[in-house]
Amino acid sequence: MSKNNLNYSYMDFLSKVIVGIHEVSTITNIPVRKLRYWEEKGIIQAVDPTAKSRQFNLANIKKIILVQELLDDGYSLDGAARKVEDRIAKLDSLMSLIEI
DNA sequence: GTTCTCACA
DNA sequence: TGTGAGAA
Repeated sequence: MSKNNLNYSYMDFLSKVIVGIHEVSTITNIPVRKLRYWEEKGIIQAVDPTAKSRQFNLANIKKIILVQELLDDGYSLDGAARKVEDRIAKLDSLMSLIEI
């Protein structure tokens, strides 16, 4: 097992803290309508797609904030999404290697 | 309150 | 790429 307790808790935290779409919109300053559009495009995933209203976890909120910054810098939506996926994958990979 | 869908820029 | 609006 390469993950230590601290890193497991961090990933656990990111995936288990769930927030309603309206609160996500308020926090990120991104319209609900746009969040639903991104979900439709597969950039972000609702916790339970079959639920009556959408909820997102903190990992998704990180994505949302990063994607929006890249869009502001002129990236296409797909380009921004790829870059964010890449960064998160690399960071998570590094986190799993760190020994405290 | 939220979602869907269609139209539109 | 993102929004408006009506219906549900």
